[in-house]
Amino acid sequence: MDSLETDKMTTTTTTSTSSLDSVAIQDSTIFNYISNLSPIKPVKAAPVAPGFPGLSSPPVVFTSPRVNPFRERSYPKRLQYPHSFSPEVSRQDDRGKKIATGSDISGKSNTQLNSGFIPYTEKESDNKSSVQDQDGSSAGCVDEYLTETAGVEFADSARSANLSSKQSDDVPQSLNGFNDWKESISRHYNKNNVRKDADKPVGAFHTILEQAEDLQGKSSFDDIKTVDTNGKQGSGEIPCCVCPNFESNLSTGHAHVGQHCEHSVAQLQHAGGGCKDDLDCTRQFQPEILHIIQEYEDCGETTGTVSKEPVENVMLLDPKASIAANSSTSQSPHIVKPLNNPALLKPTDCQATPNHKRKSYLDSVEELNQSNPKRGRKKASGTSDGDGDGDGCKRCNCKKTKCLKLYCDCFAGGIYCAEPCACQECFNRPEYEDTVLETRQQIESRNPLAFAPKIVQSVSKSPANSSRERNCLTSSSTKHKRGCNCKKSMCLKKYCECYQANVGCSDGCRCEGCKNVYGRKEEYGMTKDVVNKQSTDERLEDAFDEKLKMVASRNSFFQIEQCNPHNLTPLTPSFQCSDHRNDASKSQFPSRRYILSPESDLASLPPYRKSSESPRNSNYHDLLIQTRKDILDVVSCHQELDYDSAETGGEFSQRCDVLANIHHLTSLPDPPSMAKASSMSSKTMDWTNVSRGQLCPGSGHSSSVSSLCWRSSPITPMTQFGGAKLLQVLDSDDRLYDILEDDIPEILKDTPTHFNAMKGSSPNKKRVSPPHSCLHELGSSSSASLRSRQLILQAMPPFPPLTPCIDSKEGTNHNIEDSQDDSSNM
DNA sequence: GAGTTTGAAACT
DNA sequence: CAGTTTCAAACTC
Repeated sequence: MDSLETDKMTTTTTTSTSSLDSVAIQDSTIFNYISNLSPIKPVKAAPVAPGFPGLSSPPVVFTSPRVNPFRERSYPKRLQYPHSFSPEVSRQDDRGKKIATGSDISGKSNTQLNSGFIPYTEKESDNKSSVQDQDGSSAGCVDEYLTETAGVEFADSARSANLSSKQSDDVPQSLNGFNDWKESISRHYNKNNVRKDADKPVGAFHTILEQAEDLQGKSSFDDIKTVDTNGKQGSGEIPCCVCPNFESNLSTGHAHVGQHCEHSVAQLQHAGGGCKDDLDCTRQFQPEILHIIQEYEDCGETTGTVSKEPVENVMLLDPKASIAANSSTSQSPHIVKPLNNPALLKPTDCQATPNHKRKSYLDSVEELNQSNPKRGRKKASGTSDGDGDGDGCKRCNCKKTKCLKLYCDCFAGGIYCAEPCACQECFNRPEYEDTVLETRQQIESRNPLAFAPKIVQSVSKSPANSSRERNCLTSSSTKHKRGCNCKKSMCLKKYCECYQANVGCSDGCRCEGCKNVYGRKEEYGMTKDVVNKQSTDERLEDAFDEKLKMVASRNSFFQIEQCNPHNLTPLTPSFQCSDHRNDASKSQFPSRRYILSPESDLASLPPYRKSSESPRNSNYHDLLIQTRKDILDVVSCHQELDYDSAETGGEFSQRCDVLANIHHLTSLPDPPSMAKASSMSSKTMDWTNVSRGQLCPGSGHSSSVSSLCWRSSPITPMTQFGGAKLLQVLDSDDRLYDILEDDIPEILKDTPTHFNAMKGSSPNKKRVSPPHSCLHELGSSSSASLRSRQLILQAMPPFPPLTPCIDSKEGTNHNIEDSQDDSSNM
């Protein structure tokens, strides 16, 4: 382990170029911890789902960075890490080991982080090479991808990790329970070690624990434990079943610290479920651990409240998660758990079986990426989770491709076919590892990104103009990397990869008659155009007006669609969850979303509602409601406008806009009378303030973004923003309330002007400069966009979101700045 | 469960 | 790069 650690460390240090700043991060205990963790995941290897041996662990598989949240939904989030999955790489490793701890990978900070989690390659590497570099394995592919999305994330995550760790220092909480927890885990593994490999994983796990111990001083796991959803404290055993959960958690969790903490804990405690795959569990567990640690730290910072709250209160921020969860989510719209993991809902499903493997495999990619729609299909298709196997993962049914082509979801997902598969003449099996690897290489040689997640979280590219967008860090938008080519399904069926991934169509799509509920291509384009035109406020206003008109003309459904599905769905959980999976098309339009009037939305919004309930004041609640309505209207417009503003970050911008609008709205109860804003009631002011604080990263509160996320895209994990605070807000109404109280003051302090500017700018609800103003305030830095990216990245499930909460504290600012620097490098 | 539809992947 | 074919999932009945 030591050697591994050192290797990782060295790699990490050397790798990140931009990382000079990251050096500190690397030094951070968290970073080290992460690096060490990587070995564990690899462990996962195998039991159930045979990953490609060479590629072995799912993580490996996904050399390419997958973002796809959906597919991954069921799968462990780890996969999402931009690792290179390519078997090639693994082989290339001198160390022989597929693994990859990643630390070295391309020297990118990202990879570093990822590596930690991903790499584990089973076979040979298992014991030995835990550390390996992923080299550039997928680097080429990844690079591109990273550039676009992930790259920053990891770097950010690393930073965040540092920050978080630092912050953790601040946190008073102690890890007293950590030892117990650790012990329990160890016991679990010892007990359950069924596998040969178990030793390795266990060892890795121990290492992690050891490292984690180092962190104890900084944060406490104990609290985390206690967090258990059920209120139980974990036996300490690591639930095999948890794995799937982890995925979900990861995907969603990052963003939602609160959630995450709870979740992770719960999962950990979950114990048992009889997972056969200890390794898998460990793998999944690692990330979780990291998350937990970070989140926990974050939570501690933000407030202990998060952990305490029941998971159910938490809302899904991560769209992917939501997607994954959809099936489950339907049950409880606002509840995170269900959303996150179907598996959670159905523990039995999680079994070690192949599905299980798959999940882990895909997960990595996933959450963020929702990954390949295709891959997602399987899962999606079934009852979400419970597909035939009960894993929730569907199996392939290939008959002619021998499961060696991308037609095969299993293969495409980087996992071996399993029993559940009905494939014929399948070569996608451990026995044919060589063949699989070769095939993979061939495919990758043709298309380096072939195994990369198809769905990418794009951050707003927005040029300087959209400083606001940049600042808005808040949301990232997810889109299909290639775009769909639908001609008959109107992007309303799962034939459409975009739709399948719960992402809107973008410019990259060549679809015809797009009616993607998550975002129409046309709209996307329109939005872009509009944005471009926005050179002047007038223009913006005009466009906005048009949008409003258009929206008005549209039926309520449509409006809601746009707002909710993609980006806005504030209420998200319910919406997103909505049955999208099962019948996305159906559920979406139907009653819930579309029918919902803004008001209904309001109702759906837990936070708000509760807020009303909250002690503060009913008036406040009312204001919120009104605001929400207005916001909804505005949002729809904004979405359109912003939607495209940034390729990658279109949604981002949207959210930003939304935020701006929100501010607006909040500030001005009456949208129409935005001008009246000045007359805002103190209550509204509070709300506004809150939103501000949350919204404005620049303010030093990453959380600010989260608030936006909240409403916005299910897709992106709000986590980005960070904030535990946000989470809290989202999660429980009460919390929201709390947050407001707690956070507002600081936020206000930090970001006073924003809203004001907005107000002035947009008298008619039209979003004008508000966003910009926000941006300015938020990030004076030009790197606002970068920031947004970082935030987004952080939010990404794959990596434990170290940042968000951190931001809340001063550290955030630093993070942001650092991120900016990094981004600049990028 | 069989057959059809669909669009991505693969091929030319 | 475009057009065609192949393929397996998604969908329908």
